[in-house]
Amino acid sequence: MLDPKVLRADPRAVAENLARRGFVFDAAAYAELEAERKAVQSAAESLQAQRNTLSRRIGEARQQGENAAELMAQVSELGDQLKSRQAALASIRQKLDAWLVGVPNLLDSEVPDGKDPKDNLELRRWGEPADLDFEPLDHVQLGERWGLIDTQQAAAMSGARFSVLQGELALLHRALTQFMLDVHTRRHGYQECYVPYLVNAASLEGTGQLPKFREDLFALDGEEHFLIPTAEVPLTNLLRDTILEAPDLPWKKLAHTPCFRAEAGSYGMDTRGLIRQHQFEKVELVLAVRPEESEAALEELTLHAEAILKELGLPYRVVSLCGGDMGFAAARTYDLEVWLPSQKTYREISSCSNFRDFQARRVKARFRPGPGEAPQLLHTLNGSGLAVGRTLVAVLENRQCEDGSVRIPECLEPWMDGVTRLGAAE
RNA sequence: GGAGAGGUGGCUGAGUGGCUGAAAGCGCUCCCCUGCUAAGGGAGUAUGGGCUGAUACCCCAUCGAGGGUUCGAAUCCCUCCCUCUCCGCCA
Repeated sequence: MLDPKVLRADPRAVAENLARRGFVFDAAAYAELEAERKAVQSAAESLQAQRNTLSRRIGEARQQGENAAELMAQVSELGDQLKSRQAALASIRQKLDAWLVGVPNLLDSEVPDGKDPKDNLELRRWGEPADLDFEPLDHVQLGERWGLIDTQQAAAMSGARFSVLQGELALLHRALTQFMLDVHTRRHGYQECYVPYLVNAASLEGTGQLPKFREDLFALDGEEHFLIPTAEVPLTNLLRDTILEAPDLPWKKLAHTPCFRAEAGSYGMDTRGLIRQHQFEKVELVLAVRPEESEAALEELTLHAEAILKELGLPYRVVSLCGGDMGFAAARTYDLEVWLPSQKTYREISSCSNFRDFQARRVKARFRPGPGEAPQLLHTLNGSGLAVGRTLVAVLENRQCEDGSVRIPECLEPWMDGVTRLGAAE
């Protein structure tokens, strides 16, 4: 949620900023509604103040045994006026709130202009795509070659966009997860959390998935609960209504969870393989920092995610998302894109964002700068470190050999039970 | 799922209709005293909103949430949520 004070102070600047992401903000209409709110609120509050004083006097008069009938008559008159003002105020408030929760975050000034992914700005590349002297297979072909991936059975039991992994492939999937968890907890200082996979609507509002992106979610028992689309939701909601003390910062948490996405509106996109599934695993990093530290924290967070790709020896690039491609709650986002030989292109494998105080305001996540000082909103950030399914795809495709076997990255050795090459047994 | 108890400030915990935004204690901050340590004394210490040049006053709201009764509600009534205890069930 945007700071209402900023909105009031300079609605036109807000409108200009939001226009960069293709969002139309009607500053004039907002200002009008806001002015109305102010007038009605002042009127209502002064009536309340009158009622309070008179009521107090009634109490005093009674205690002294005086007759308070006249005072009571006065307050009764106020009552009706008050009720109508309060009702008016409530309805304006509701309108304003409904509006406000639908307004995306302001973009950082560094966010590149642009409408779609083509306009994203490449910041850097790491690693060289292998120069293969054979035609690479894609990950589905590789998996099927060894009988370790089964999309038919998955489709039969669940439908499209699900998959079954078996044997060494399932082991590799688990090894990747363990590897990521260990690197981030031991080397990067995140605390691991086990969190609910079902959350309520309020939690999703806190992080910005609701109310606008309902169609991307899976709902259960009549919208009482939703399957989490990312661990960002439960992790960020750990901060709800809390005030962290200065020594608790930076606050760094991590969780490995399944993620569930309805993928509405992606018909026909990435229908093959593991790239776009209704269910996938992800190791998610979330941090909360002092406002002045969030820019640096985004750089660091991105490096944490990059570290995984480097260790796995997967070529990638970092892009800064342009205004039109940015998510609803983010002020700035860096995507990590890994090289996929079969597609001869870089594909998103991680997304690292600075939300500034946008989420913090919604979940009331604050910190106390010093003892006795007033609490301030935190800045929150999160990034995938990484999406496990897509990492699996990248490992398969980038480390394949001509015979279709796949060299397992050395860093995964502790979890691979002696398997160094997928398909070597044949 | 059944029965019961309960949800008050950073914490513990008073408070059954009016001067209680909330006693007391703890914690925390500042000051004083004490030649160290320990102890002692004093003051302060919720959040959001309105107003404002103001993080000063003043005003409004908030004692799990939402409704209601009343001139007036932390206190009474209704609905919901959550927590705890016992029983049942269960990985």
